[in-house]
Amino acid sequence: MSVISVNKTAPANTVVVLDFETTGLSPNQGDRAIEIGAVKLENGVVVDRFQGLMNPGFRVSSFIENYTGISNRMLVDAASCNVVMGEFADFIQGCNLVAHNASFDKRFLDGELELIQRSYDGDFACSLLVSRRLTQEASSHKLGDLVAYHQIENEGIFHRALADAEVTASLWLVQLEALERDHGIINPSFDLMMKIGKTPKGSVVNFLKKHVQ
DNA sequence: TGCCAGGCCCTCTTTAGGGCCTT
Repeated sequence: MSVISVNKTAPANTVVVLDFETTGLSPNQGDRAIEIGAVKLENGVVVDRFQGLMNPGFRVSSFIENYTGISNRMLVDAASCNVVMGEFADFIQGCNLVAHNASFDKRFLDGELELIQRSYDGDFACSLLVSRRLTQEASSHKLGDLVAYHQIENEGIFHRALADAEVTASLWLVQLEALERDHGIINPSFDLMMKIGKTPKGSVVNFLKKHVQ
């Protein structure tokens, strides 16, 4: 296991940007997490990271090996999902959460934590939903395409949990900056970002005008 | 045997269908 960090108590304004690599698309169909990566942001600054491979208890498909670069050999000696997710549950306590297409990561987070009878107390926001509203001119809202669109610095690694969490965190900060620069909303709150993600695309401009300070 | 994710969003919609996005 290569868990980088398990941090202390987080301030209330701390956000954890996370990404799962998994054996497939649906925990309801028996899929499990095989890697979790996360970046902890405090006032827009990375203050901590978490990364861990985890053994799902069965062999992953060749598609997943090729897609993620995570091989069955790499997972043989990894800690179990229960151990890694227990430490990750400690890592996210007191934090709000962000992911790209959060409904996917939330399903796996909820599923894995339920198996070890753990929970979390933050809300979950989605950088994909925010992107569809703030960057409507973008032809694609895939994470890799948005990294290119916004010219976000990256190391050319995709479909690994920590690398994807890092660029998602950068995307999140780009979106916060865009609200300040383009819409005059100073220091946008996490709650506002969640509301933007739920606002109908056609009315998001009027919604933002109401929040100009 | 046949099926096989699920939420969001758009449109030729709402008693539906299909594309996008995540692995």
